[in-house]
Amino acid sequence: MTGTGTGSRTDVRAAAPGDGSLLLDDQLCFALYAASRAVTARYRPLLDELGLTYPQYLVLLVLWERDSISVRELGAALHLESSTLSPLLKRLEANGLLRRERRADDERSVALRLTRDGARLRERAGTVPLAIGDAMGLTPEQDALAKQLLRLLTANVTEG
Amino acid sequence: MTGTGTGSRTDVRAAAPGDGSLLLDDQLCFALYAASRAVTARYRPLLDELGLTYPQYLVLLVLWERDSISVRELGAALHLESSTLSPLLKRLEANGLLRRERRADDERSVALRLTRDGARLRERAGTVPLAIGDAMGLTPEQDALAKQLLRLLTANVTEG
DNA sequence: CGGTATTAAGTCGTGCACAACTTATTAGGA
DNA sequence: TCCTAATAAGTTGTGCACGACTTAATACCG
Repeated sequence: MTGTGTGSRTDVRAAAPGDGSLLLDDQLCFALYAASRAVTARYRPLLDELGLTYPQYLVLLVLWERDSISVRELGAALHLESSTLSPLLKRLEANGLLRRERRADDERSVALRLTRDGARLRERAGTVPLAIGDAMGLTPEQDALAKQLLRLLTANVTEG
Repeated sequence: MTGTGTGSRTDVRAAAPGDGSLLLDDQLCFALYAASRAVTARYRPLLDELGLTYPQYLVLLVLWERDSISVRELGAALHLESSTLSPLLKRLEANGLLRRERRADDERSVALRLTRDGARLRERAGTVPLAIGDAMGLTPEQDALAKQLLRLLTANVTEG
């Protein structure tokens, strides 16, 4: 009786994606939610040294790539609403990392321009992805696979 | 000159996990952050009908599995602090889904017990995982793989 | 037993995140 | 042209999420 007897069939707690399980640990959504918060927590001490929060860091990643974009374009890149970005951008401006100026050709739009300090922060941030990548501890293949699956998931869930 | 000339080597925007790229779309952390919010957004209309937020739904998933646990145990299951859970649990109590009672044998601890309404909500919630699983659109293999990778990532990032 | 350390829960302040709404500006059609 | 739609950004209210701290109760050690 090594199999603990009855129920070896029902002992299957494997997580079929489409089954109706209400067990927390069967849910991909929870694995996702927990992982996202865990990664953000890992960033926190590093970003504290730069005086940034995690969403602020993401904003700067975008602006370091292409400066002088609008709030709308930034929101499209990060999948965030203006109601989230407006106060966040005000804080970044108050901290002297960027300026917000109405565009002359379209007064509805606000252009975001890095200040010298904002641009310079890029160098200090250079070590952050390495440190995080290290902490994540995934192989290049696992990392690529995870990104691929997450993008597929996001695309599927966003449409319809 | 079909290769757009110079730079065909540097055109490799592939995302090595440990490279120092500061490009937003190379970052696993952003894929994770975006996916987590996208999935939560997909849950929202379904949970609205149950009068729940997503974190509240997660709390109920735990309580439907094992009722009468403490705030501490709940926090361990969800990886959440008491400073997050206390107000959330108050709202669930105000909505009549659970009761909080100090344990007689240890007055520091608070036991969470589902009310009849809280227990009954489980039936109405039964269709939620199916609907979400469907919207996610992953094969069983992809789903299992994603969960596996996310759990590995969480474990790696949480330690040390 | 007494006193200190530990633990459990909760409060407070800050910063997202988003829905619903407002304001201002531009676009486009009758 | 006017005038209605659509668009961009921002405001407001609610609910997380977490660090730092507080309060109360239990554990443990000399």
